[in-house]
Amino acid sequence: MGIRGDGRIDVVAALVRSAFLVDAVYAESSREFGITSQQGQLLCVLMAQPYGMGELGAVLRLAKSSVTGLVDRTERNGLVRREQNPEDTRAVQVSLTPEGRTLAEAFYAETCRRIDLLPASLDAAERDTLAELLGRVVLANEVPVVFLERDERH
Amino acid sequence: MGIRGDGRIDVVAALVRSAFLVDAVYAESSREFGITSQQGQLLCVLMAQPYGMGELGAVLRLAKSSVTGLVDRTERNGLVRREQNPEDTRAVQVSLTPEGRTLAEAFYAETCRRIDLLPASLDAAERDTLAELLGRVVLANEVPVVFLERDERH
DNA sequence: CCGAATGGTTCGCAGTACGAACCAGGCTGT
DNA sequence: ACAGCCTGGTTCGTACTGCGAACCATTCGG
Repeated sequence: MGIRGDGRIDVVAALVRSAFLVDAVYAESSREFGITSQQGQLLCVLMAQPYGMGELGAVLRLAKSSVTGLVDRTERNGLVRREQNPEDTRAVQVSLTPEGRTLAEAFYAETCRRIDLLPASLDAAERDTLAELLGRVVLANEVPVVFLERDERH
Repeated sequence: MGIRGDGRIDVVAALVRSAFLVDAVYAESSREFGITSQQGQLLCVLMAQPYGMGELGAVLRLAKSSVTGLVDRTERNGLVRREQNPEDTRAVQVSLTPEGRTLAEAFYAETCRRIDLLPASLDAAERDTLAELLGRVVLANEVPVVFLERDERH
């Protein structure tokens, strides 16, 4: 842990600030697609597969009443749909509508493009190293699949 | 850019997921201190120095009416104070109250402690590498000082 | 000294997030 | 069979967030 005397940023501040950066990109990208960050996040999660309300709460780390509201608003925008789960009458499956999938793909692609610009000052090897180290961090901390890798879609 | 076929996470997804992780830590830490993430962020920014409302908007990337509201609520909680700027009657300087500083120090310390735990699976050299690479990313993207380094306080 | 720019506030609105209370459908033990 | 529990979701009330438009006062430039 400890204080670094070498004039370089410490790992904690670097993590917090890069998170701030990513959030800003996410927010700006969402805005340009006419949705909120949260709705954008929901669309990205649903790109992989449909989820029940409870599962969505676990993935997005939201209380269940929050999920109800988010899905309500996104459904009202025509991007998402609640379907009956035939196995369990009370349960619901939330999935993308066709328009939702189209928007999700576009939003995801554009957001990826912009996030990818952030480490533009690193060379290929450094980017690989960053990806590997950060990848291990998120793996060790069991981050839910809130954002797909490029080969995880569909 | 391109798809990675080697089974490891790509840099974009790693950045987004680590941001999600940091946000979650920030939110949980704030909650335990009885404040919101945004108010926690405000306190952390003000730990370094007082700011005018406009400056706060630039640092936090908020519209000015949003800053007014945030400072209102935080002031109502007794953590922050508006002071007249003697040089310019219309301008205002927002600074921490004594209680605000106490809370900010504690919140900052605890949040640092938790963020620091995130890369626990990396060894010292790897953490240094991660800090250096991420540090260059945030530097190149001109992130405002939303979170101090350990030796930047006061 | 007038007009423009600057620094902030107010207002109205939509969205976010939570907990508590609630409800219906499923599950279990007897 | 059915009483009681658990689970999956919704509703409701509340506080906070974030924005743009309109506004107001002060300062600055010509």
